[in-house]
Amino acid sequence: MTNMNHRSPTTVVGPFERFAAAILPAGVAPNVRARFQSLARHVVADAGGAPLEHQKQDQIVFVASGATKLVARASRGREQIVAFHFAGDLVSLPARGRHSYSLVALQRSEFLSFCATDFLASAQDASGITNEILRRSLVSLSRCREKSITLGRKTAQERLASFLATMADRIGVSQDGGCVLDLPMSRRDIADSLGLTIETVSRQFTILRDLTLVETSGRSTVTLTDIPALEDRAGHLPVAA
Amino acid sequence: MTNMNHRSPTTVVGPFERFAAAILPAGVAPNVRARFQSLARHVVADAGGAPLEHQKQDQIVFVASGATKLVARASRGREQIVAFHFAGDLVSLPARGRHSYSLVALQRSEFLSFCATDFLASAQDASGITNEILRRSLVSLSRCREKSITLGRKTAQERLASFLATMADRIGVSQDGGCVLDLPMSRRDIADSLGLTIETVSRQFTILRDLTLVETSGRSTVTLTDIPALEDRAGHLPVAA
DNA sequence: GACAATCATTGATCTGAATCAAGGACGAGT
DNA sequence: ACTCGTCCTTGATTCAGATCAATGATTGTC
Repeated sequence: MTNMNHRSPTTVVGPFERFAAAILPAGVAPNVRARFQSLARHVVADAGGAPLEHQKQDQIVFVASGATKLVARASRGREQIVAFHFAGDLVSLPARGRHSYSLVALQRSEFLSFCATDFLASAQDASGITNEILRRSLVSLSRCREKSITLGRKTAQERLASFLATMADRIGVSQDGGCVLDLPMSRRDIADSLGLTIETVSRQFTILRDLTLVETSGRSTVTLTDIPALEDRAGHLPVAA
Repeated sequence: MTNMNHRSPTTVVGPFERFAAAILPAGVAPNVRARFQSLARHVVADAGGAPLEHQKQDQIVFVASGATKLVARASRGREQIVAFHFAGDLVSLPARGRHSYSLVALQRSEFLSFCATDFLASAQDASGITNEILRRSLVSLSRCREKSITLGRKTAQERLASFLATMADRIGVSQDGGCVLDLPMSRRDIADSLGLTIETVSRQFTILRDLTLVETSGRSTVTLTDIPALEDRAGHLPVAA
């Protein structure tokens, strides 16, 4: 259960330490910290691994490292990616209801999984933690609403432009005027997230490339050369008030 | 600001009392209760009224009575209804970002609106309130994810079936084997919620009627005669484990 | 450094829902 | 009960993106 002796140089700081730094308030009581540590289930998954299927109970999952997709399955094998999450994010993984959810690693990732009920009970008397979870949940809700708008009312091109603009915010690296993205997800993942097919995603990439709004190199590197123009194509509202 | 002297018999209990009963823990300190009361902005709107446009700050809105749609606007005047909310629900109304949101009454409704920052600050030291808000936010997130699946991967017929099944859960009244819905929203609202056009929604209603899964009478009353069959058409997973 | 396997791109065709265009039904107000 | 305005339904046509079908690029492996 303890996670101190990893071989990878990226894990000199243990997952729980990263969790504590991100979520627990600075001066949290040692016994509270210990309680969370005892509740945490440490899970490691390689790319494509689905370590966290829908459980019987709601889970709260901290992404200590890596990147993941939250996948929902409807009938007839259709998949919809509901959200992407990256290192430092907290994911609410619901128990199976009308659809079935699983958290799938896009690359080698480490997770800390908590039973939601236990987690919230422990958070209750540790002032500030519930607030932080709520704050993050509202961010997730906000992102999910943006996704609903995208899926409900946007064209294929607007969807891809939205996706790239959003990813630029979340994992983009500024580089001489542009923004470089190293996307951990495949075209299929992008398609499953945008409610499109891989072919359509590919065609829209071609169009954006022809418009010189993006450049691609290899499968995963995308450079956004003109983010304002991209936002415009995304059907977003102009920044002005 | 006070709301004790209403003429309507449905408002003998004031909106704040309903808010307190729904959200505040039973034994909440009087000064905390008073603090929330002073933060609350009481708003009444008739059908179609949009009393709560996106503000400069995030709002938390309690629906004391009535029914509402949370509408997002993208460019070119397209509208997507992000969620419906009914009496007793709590809605998070984000400040304008990439899209602009407003809460629109579907029928005469009463709201209590709070600035999110103030609200959460006041909730922080009143144990239990933040937890309740979080619990409700996670329900909203879960609903929004279900909507994403619907919008991303379902056919028109599955969307309408999903919508009706969901509404049955939320506002349906059981009646000799079936379930009666008195829908406060128009076909246009349903279309804007499902990412379809009114014509398509109407055609799908006709198909479900022909299959004798639903009956309609007037514009707003819908009777669901076979919910399991409807769930099946909705592309939902079978209930079995 | 060639190979294989997967992933991405491009093209041709098809289709579900949008759009365009009338009618018909409900319900509020007189 | 009648009327008007709005909302809903139905039909004909169009179109964006899905599907079907190949070809080309990338990356991990031996």
